[in-house]
Amino acid sequence: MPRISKDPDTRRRELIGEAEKLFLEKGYDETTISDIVKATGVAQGTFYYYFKTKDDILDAIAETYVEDVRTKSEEVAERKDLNAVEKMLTISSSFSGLVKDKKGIVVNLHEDKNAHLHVKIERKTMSVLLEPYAAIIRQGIQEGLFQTDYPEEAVVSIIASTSAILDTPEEVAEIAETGAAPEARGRTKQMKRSMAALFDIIETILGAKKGTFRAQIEKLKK
Amino acid sequence: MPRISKDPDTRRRELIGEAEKLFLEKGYDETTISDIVKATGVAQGTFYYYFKTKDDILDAIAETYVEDVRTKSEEVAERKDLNAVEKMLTISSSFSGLVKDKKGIVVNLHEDKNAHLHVKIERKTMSVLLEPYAAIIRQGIQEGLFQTDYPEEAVVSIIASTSAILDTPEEVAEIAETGAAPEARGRTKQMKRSMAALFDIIETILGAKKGTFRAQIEKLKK
Amino acid sequence: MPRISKDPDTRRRELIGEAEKLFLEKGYDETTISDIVKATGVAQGTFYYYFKTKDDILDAIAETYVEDVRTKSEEVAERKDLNAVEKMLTISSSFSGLVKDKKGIVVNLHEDKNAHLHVKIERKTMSVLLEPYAAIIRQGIQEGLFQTDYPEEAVVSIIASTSAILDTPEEVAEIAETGAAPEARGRTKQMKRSMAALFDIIETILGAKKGTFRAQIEKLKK
Amino acid sequence: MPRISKDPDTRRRELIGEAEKLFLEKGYDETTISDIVKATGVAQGTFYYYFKTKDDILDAIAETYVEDVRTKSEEVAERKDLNAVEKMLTISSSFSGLVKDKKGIVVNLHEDKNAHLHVKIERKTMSVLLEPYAAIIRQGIQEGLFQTDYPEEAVVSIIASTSAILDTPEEVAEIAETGAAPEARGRTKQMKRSMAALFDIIETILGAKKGTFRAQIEKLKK
DNA sequence: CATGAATGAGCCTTCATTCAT
DNA sequence: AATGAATGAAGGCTCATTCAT
Repeated sequence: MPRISKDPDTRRRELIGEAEKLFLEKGYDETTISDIVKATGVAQGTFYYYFKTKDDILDAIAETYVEDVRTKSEEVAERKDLNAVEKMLTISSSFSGLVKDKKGIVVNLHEDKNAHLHVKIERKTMSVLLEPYAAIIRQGIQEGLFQTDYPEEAVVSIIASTSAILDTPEEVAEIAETGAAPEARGRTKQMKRSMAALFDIIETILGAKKGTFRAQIEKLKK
Repeated sequence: MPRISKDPDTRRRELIGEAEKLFLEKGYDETTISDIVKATGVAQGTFYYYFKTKDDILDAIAETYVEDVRTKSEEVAERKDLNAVEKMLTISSSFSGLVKDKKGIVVNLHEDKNAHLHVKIERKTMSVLLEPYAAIIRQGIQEGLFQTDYPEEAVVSIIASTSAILDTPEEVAEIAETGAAPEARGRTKQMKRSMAALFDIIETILGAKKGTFRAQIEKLKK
Repeated sequence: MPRISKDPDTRRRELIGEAEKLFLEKGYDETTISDIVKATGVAQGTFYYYFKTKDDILDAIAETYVEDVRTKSEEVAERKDLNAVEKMLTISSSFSGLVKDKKGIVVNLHEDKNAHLHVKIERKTMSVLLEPYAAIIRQGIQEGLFQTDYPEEAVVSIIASTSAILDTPEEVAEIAETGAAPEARGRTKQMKRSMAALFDIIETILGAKKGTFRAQIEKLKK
Repeated sequence: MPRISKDPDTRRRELIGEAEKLFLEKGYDETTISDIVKATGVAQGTFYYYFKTKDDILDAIAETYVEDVRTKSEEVAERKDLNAVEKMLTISSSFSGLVKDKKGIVVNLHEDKNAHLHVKIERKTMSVLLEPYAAIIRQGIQEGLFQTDYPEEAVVSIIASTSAILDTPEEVAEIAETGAAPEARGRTKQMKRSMAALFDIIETILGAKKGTFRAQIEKLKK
């Protein structure tokens, strides 16, 4: 086989990219180093030139996710032209794009097989988002938009709630639907209801006026 | 080795019990079937007489957790002598006991090695708690204690927030602390702050009057 | 479970019957004792009341096949009203029925997975058929129909040839076809050609006049 | 253990060689991968670097047999200096050497334990021999030595008969002997009789003059 | 930087067989 | 005659990791 040398950084990224794809497709345990090197087109040993262990590359992947999140959220947090509500919406909209578009893979971190990656990302994300987000909330308080004594915990609560409400597996969703008003039933309606509920809860947690976020969203759409 | 026959149900429970201990101590991947059967004092093959695969027993364990949760929460939900706030506190206090005391193991489902078990339990728990909890919230609304348009989502949000705030890994806690008032620093103080924050957030989500839960807790202590 | 006692012979036959089915379907190695007892509806231990080992029941099955063969062939060999050619045809026609109808299963002893059973049956069959068949050939010689110095070996050769030519796996058949006259091509034609060839060869081995068997077959059809 | 890298082809052949020996000695089922790697002096994993499964190496072994057979028979078939009878004898003599001398092992493919290997080889061999052998027979027909309408089936019949007559298990041989002339009894005599019978049958099948083969053998011995 | 053959510990799993009831 | 829980040896196979080239 011809020996193809590449810029180390490129190689590294290639490996991370393939590994990420595989981990998401088949799960961490089910993916072998052999799978990764085959997909990347390098020899077995090459992997170990770039990563010390299999777990190492998982960390690296989580890192790339988190890096994106960090960059985007800090960027937004520092802007002077947005109020707190605008900042929060800007950040969250960039996230939903982030996770779904990642290499065209329909990421389902919530499947059992992705527990490993999921947990790792979730934790890192939380630690990265906490500071900029809390800063935004404090900004909101000063702007008179929010009202809470616990900005940090509010962040934790909001992120956890968002993740939990949006990623609710089907069966749970169905139970929730049972208790819902008849006019809100059905798959799409359920989604809408979830979003409405989520915004309501976020507003509540932040002590914001009802409809603050929704109103802002409408504005953004224009 | 002498052959000791037992009631299948007993044997099964023995295996589940030992497996649970080991999974929590060493993690799922690190625990071998051999570990489990040795701890239980049966032959290797006996395991496979009761469970089809290693994953099977994980499900069985998660099931037992969830069964406890279901039983306790439904029990409480049906009581006529408690108001909504009392019910919520009763349930949550029985949980903290449940998880921590489980066979004297300091459960740390949040360690990486327990990702598997963690995810499985979390999901099942959510689906089991949703209904009784939502019923309690509706009761609270009727009693004039709570106020929310989305009882189900409030449940999801509260459970997720509780889990996220209380189980915050150390590094995140430290960052949160940095932003905290100086008088709230330090390990124990941090804990107190977290609890205070959590109750505040829950009250907010439920639209309850500030201090509702704290007041109730003081009452219960007497 | 209710304990159902049965006539030992019946039970035994039930076990043999189910085992035979399973061995032919899935192969000897792939069939477990557990499969057999489940199919028969008895407990694991019951198997060992009737058979000492797994191999034991294989012998028992082969025995039943061979018993049928022996009975039929001896019966025919002793008849006074048939000449040698008629006897041979009568026996072989009863065989083709035997193997194919066995419990409605399309027996394919020639699949890899049946190597075990196949070999066992083939050997037993040969030893059982040798004597009566050789006797028939000697009768044929006296009747002036056949001519050979080696009746026993002729039997062996005929049985082996029959088995080989008729059970020729597809790929071999195709190659043979390539060399065949164009008018004999195609699946059905191939079969006809094979039969014609087989009879020709048998006649040759036995030193019979060309067409002896075919003529007899035509007669039997009436 | 010191790590010894070898040319993959060499390694592969080593493994095949040892596996073959062991399969023939102890049978397929009784031979473990562990046996094979120990005999070859490599690690357990190395086996799986070269073969996907245990069955895989069996195929590989059968392949080597058949390769030898193919090579030899095609070689002979193409020679211009031999007539059909000489070619057939040359091929068959090279076979008997082939099978028996294979690494000094007394091959007994006919033992139960070798059913697997036996069946696999037999089938492959048949498909490989059919063409060159049939060609030789056609040559014989043109040379006026043979006479048959079914050269392909004659090949099948001859190979099957040869295998069946020569490999006749003892008990069958004894029965055959009973019917034999008194002067042909005893182990060695039995062998001679079998050979004589076989040649007689082959000559018959091919429509050759009696003694054609025997005469040729005598010539070759000089 | 890269190769890829080699390692080897160890795992999950199977299943024929036993035996107390 | 029958049950079925229990046994335990053994085996195939995986795969992260290493290392000589």
